[in-house]
Amino acid sequence: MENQTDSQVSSKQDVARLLREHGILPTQQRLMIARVLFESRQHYSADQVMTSVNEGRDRVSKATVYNTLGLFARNGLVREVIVDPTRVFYDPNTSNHHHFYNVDTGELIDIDSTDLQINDLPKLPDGTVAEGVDVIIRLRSEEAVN
Amino acid sequence: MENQTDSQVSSKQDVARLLREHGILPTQQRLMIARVLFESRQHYSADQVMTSVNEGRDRVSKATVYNTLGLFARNGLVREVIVDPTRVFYDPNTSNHHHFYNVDTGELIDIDSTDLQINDLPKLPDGTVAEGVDVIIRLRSEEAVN
DNA sequence: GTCAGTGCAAACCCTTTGCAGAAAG
DNA sequence: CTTTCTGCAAAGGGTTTGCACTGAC
Repeated sequence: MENQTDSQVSSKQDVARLLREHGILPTQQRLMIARVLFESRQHYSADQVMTSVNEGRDRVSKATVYNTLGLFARNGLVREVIVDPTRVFYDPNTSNHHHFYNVDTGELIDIDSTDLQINDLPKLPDGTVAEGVDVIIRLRSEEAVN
Repeated sequence: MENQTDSQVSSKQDVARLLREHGILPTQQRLMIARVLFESRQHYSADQVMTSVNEGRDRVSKATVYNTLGLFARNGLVREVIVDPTRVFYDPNTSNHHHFYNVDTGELIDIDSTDLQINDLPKLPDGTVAEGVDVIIRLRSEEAVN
């Protein structure tokens, strides 16, 4: 342990602390999954997380990947992005922001909150409270337009 | 035929014309499905369409419901609304508008385009064109908040 | 030692597909 | 008559679950 680079150690510790701050016990598998998400800060489907995590020698099972991503989402560590009926994406960025979704490539890209803001929400239906606002701008690749 | 009420006849004819205008051959099953959508103008999941259509005596198979909804969506007759990873909703309203989605009840409610407008889109990624903008305001029922 | 987490395989559920029979023009 | 559509059942694919084993504290 003492011989690892500082950045590695600090990164692992940061992620462990992050999990604890969200009331999640940092097990080995959860750390591996969290590191994939938080070190690249990209959007991942469960399947992509599974692949990335299992590139190294330590493996995590499919059930654990799904259960862990669900747990992270419930505890506000990541945000679920629903843009495609065939799979859920997980976004390590939980701040207010929106998304481009390229329907040709399946690529999901952040829109900075300063670039697109919803100023005032319309009046909500009675007896309801807003939980979040998702804006998805669906894109096609130019060459792929029929 | 001559003995039906005018409203019935005109409604059936309207729906048939609507299908033809979108390049869709109006078969019996397609008409039944289209009437469910366009006479109530609500949002339906495929399963809800299936149930509504099959309340009468004439039945439509599950495969046909799915194939038909997909066909309607491809031909711009209805709009697919992706708000829930477990099912797709179909919206007979294809004009510019957005949605409230009550995550507790699964209810999907239109937001009139005058009540929420996205004025200027952020700069799109290079080589892409915008295909559509979806805004979803996720709601919880007040009493259901934990 | 106790309780929570993990892995495997099977179950689930929505959706799609292959193919034979039926309907539309 | 030819082509397209429909229905059934089976397959597909992402996700969840049941349960015995493992690991955390």
